[in-house]
Amino acid sequence: MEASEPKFEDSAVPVTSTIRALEKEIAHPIVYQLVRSRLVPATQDEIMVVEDLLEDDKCESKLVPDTRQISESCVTEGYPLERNSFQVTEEKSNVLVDSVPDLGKIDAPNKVAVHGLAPLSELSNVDHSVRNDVCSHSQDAPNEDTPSTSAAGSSWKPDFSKLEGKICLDDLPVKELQETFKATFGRETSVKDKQWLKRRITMGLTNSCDFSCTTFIIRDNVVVKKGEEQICHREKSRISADSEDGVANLNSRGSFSDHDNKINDAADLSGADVSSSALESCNVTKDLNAEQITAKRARKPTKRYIEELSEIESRETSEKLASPEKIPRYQFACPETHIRPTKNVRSYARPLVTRQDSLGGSGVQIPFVSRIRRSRPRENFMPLLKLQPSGMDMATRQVRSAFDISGPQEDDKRNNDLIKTSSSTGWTEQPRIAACEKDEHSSGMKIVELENDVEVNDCSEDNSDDNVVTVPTQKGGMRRKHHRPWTINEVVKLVEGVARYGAGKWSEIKRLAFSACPYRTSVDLKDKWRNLLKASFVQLPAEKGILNSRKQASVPIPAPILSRVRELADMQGQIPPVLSVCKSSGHSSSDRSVHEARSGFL
DNA sequence: TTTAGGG
DNA sequence: CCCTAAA
Repeated sequence: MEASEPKFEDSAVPVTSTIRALEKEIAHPIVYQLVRSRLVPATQDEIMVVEDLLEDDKCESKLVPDTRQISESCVTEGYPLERNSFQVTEEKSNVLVDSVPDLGKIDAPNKVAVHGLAPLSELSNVDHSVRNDVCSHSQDAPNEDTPSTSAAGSSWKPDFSKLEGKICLDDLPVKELQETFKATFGRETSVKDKQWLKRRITMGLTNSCDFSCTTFIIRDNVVVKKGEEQICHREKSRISADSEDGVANLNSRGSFSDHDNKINDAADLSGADVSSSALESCNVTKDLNAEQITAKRARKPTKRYIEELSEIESRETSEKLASPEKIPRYQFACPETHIRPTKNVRSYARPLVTRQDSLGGSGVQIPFVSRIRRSRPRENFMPLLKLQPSGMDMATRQVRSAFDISGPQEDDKRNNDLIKTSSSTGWTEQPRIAACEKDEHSSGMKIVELENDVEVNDCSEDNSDDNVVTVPTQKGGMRRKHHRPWTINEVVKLVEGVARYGAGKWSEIKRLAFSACPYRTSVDLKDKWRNLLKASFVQLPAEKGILNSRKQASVPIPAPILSRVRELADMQGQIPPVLSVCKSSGHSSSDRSVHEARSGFL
């Protein structure tokens, strides 16, 4: 034990400049005091720094398996810590060491425990008065934990009233855990993972000054009351007195902030929020992967993971914001949680809009993730149409479309026109296809007319979707972020390509017909064909209604094309199983007539 | 690398 | 669209 103490000094973890700055800024020794600060999306670099930090620290933690040492070291320094009261078991130590202690140790020598990481660089935004307040409080009256609340007005407090008696986190159902989570962090969580919840709660409590004021201790995921000691009267009384309202209120707050905005303003963030959030951001990676493997830290799926989570969150958020106009922001109307309005509701909460993410509903601050719209921003057709005329007026274009079959670059635009503005130019393409088809039917020949197009036309889509087509992936690969809607033109090219080179020769088709379309890989072609095939056979029976039918959300593929697709499929023996089964159910070799008859039946 | 097929 | 097995 004693020997380990020097370690803190010796093995001082590589501290980032930001941390140094922090230390400098916060001269007062505070241990595990909650620092309110503003969280801002961290840059990738910052994240990396943190990760490395943790990583390094991790190694160190092995040298200091028992977190008690931290406390002791601190005590030795002459700063009694509330945390001393913690009876941390070896198992628990994992958790602790895994998270807060990492930071705690870093700062231990200075008796400054930082809860947040993200805020590091932004600490300048911390309300100094508040901080000082905090310091003084913690020095003479550690129990008095009213750091942020006062000034900020955000007065969330852990509702430990819920911890009366003992609680065995292991036994609690998810639901209960979520409740506990709520009580602990003052906000809702939608996380279902028990491990995660338990861990989070444990950490939350363990690191909470408030909790330390209580007589509870945590042992093996069990919160137990330990003897009678003086409690944080103020807190206790306040909470117990207005426990319910408090919770409700808090919930509303939590939900609010989680959904609408991850409060930008520091003043609105309760210390707990910050701490947990910060912690979260630190442990995000670890928590997820290896819940059990606490010892081993999987330093992985950060970006991707975060990204995915963000998406989920994003979804949730957007859902909740479904009717933003209807629900004034300041009404803590949360669809999913029945929050009864209370007198405590702060009506002055400002409607803040930030892009701060919350992780898994726990209100975690997510480093940074470019949240690009999944769905395309509505194409650029319109602007394109709007702009085009300048160079070539509609009339001209129409004429061209109509007559110049192989209009070099116009094909796509024509198609777009056709799609978007079902007006003027609309008919141009249709007839062509139809004609083509007819031609084919009668002569049994393949496309002749469109041949040029297929070869010549390029995918002038480029300009319609230059929008970050691909995004780097962890795996190093590039994955297409947005779906690139297939234009009629492309479909036609694909169909023609299949007709000419045969289905399966995606590579060929790609090279010959889609050389101008860098996106559209052979796989894409294949996929598209697969879809076309499906669509064609699905819609074939009702082919008539396709064109006439009500407009579909997604640009419907002209019946003629589907028709053709089916035909090609038929010719190339690509008849969908379902149909082929029925078709061939009768005879092994059914002739044309039979086939037609049967298909007609179907 | 290209295909084919599942997710 | 992504991923991957198989060719």
